[in-house]
Amino acid sequence: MNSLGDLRRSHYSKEINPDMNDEEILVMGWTHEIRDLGGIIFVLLRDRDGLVQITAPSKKIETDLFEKLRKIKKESVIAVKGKVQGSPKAPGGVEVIPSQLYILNESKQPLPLDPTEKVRAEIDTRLDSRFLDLRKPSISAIFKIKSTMLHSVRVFLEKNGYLEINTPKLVASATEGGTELFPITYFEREAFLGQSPQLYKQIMMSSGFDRVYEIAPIFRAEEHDTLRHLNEVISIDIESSFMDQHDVMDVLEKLVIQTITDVTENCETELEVLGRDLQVPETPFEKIEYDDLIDMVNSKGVPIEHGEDLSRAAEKAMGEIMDGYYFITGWPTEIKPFYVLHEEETPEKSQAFDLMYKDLEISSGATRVHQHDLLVEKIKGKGLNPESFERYLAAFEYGMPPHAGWGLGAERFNMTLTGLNNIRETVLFPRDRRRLTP
RNA sequence: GCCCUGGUGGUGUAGGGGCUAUCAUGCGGGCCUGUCGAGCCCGCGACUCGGGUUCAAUUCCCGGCCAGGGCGCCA
Repeated sequence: MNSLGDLRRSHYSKEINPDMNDEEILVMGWTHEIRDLGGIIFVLLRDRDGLVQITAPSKKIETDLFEKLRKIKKESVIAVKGKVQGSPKAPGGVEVIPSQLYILNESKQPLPLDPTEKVRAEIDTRLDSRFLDLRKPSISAIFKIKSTMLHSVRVFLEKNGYLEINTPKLVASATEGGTELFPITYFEREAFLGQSPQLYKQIMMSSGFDRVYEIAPIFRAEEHDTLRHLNEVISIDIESSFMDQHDVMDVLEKLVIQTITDVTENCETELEVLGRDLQVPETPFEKIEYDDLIDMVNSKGVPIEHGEDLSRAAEKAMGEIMDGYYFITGWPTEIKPFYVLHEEETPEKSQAFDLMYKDLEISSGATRVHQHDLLVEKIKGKGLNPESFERYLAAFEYGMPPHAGWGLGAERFNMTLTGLNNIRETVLFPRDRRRLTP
């Protein structure tokens, strides 16, 4: 069939129930499985929300239709018109007796992987044929949860006075330091893909927007090859004026709780498909001082010295000690970026924090430096050139309020909700060291 | 980038210096009126690439590419 014509879906699979007995309906979707028993054919039609059984007893339907049904290829797109029949023998207690079958698009055979999941496929195979992989209920569940998660985050932040903003991903400068950037050609100049909206959301504080958030991709050109890193991820970023680290930690904690609550309430089926028993954690989240963390990690037999960032071994040691979400506070100023404010009394200690889930860092944030001269000094202290930050620094010379903020990795947050251990699972089309397609 | 392991039908696997290369799933055909991982019968389909050793390499050795795991890198 080249065109849909008048055909329109009347119901999704999950909307069909035994109370609709004898009702004429039209379902659309993919042929998940066909079981041809000779005198009766069962076709499992799958749509976004699940499966519905099309039952065709030879005696009850026309021969042409019967023959057409037995020849459908798996994963073809079909529309079926028929009558609902409640039946205790049918899965879900309900089935459809077909009167019309429309093959909207036939699928090639054999399939590059098995959407019924009788034979598992490796992630590499799955990502190559991601469109098919995503037809599996256990895979689409991840993205339904991600959708709910992002919606929940937006609703929460809007309710708390945050305005959604968009900042450029094409940036001029590679001078923020730290991570490697992807260079690109910008007409006659070199430019880069943004590693973080950090400097822009701070400029917005000087603009008087008070509270802003952005949910957008960030790019990191690191050659990392782990289950927790990708080269393109979605960052959930906030920045808040007239707040310090404690205030924004509180926002973050409430956001995490609200999101988990929403996911447990709205994604029951998806969590079940994933075998995930998600519980709303108790609050407040434990706060561990960096100084104490050093002792905790050392006590596990993992060497770490004061002033060091956490090695993977150190993170794992913490993962063994801690269960669920917790903050790490009081990081050494030395290992934090220039825009992080230090404690007044003890300048070697910063007002920066990380939010961890077991052994996984999911967010980091801080009270920011809001005084121009101090910021210049800090930039110099990191061996960077203040001249490259001219436009950023200008925002600090004409009334920059004290402010704080954080960035939360959307995929890593999703991993904590779904219980997945490979970040690739949480991105539709992941970008890693080797993969640039599809 | 480093270390370890691996690459066998479309998919997931077993195996292994010479024999028709194992199994499951799938695909094609046939039988079957209640399947729900349907069942039964017949058939189809594979040793990552390059070089080396050898009478003989899918198997052993070296290298490439790719993958899995671990680490590093990741303001």
